[in-house]
Amino acid sequence: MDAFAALADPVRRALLLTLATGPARVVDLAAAHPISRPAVSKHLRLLTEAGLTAVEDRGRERHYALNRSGLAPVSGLLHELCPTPPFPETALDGLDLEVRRTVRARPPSRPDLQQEDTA
Amino acid sequence: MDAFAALADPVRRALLLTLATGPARVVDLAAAHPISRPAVSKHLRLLTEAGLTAVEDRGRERHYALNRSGLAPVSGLLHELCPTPPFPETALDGLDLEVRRTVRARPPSRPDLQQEDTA
DNA sequence: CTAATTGGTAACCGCTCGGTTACGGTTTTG
DNA sequence: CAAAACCGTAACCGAGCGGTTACCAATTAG
Repeated sequence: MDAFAALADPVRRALLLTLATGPARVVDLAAAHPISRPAVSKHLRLLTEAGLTAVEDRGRERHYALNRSGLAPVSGLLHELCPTPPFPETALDGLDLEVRRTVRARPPSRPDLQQEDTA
Repeated sequence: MDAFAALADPVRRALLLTLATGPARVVDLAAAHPISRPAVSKHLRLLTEAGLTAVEDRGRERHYALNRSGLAPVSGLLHELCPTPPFPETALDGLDLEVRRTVRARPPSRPDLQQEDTA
């Protein structure tokens, strides 16, 4: 199964979004989603076959992790279908870029990421 | 059917790539792909329902066109799964960019696109 | 008017998908 | 060693997909 077919299922997309926050075990993924453990196992097999996840065996546990490089075909299709976004990827050829840092109040550094360590 | 499920089928992806070069009729699309005309018609119905194509009736002909805005959910998922590419979209904040054009041999303008007019 | 072109729909069929339950295998725990 | 935890696989099933052929409506061409 390719990456496109793998992304067609909403459960698999949800699994990938969960894995985007870090690796997880099958049991944890099954607890976080409304399907049985064998169903999760089958989805993970397909996702791995599609190159979207990677596995690491740790004793009796099995850790699945998101493999972002598997999304390349999807990104590729998007670029084929939208060939003229802001710049065509080579718009900076023939330019010399000179970058100077300016001191400025930094926007508060994205506090909306991870760190729920208060729990 | 949503955009993800619509993109899961390779025939539909091929149809979209064809439509990326401009609108087309059902007959033309069926001639350009190895399936029957009713099959193309059904695919186009799904693609339109998914928001990936748009229709325009012109007498007895029906012109289908690519609707790039329907790809937004796909692009959105990619950004959710890859939250930190080269730059996080705000990496240029607080910088001053100074751009100077330099004269340089331009790479030969991508001759590997279309134009098979020799046939 | 008649014929041809264009395109949607209905009916049907084979196959795969996504889910479940049941079972076995391996590794850790007590 | 025995029990529990973790995980994969097999068998099964209902539903939907993707394809075909056959048919009909609408519009254009002669």
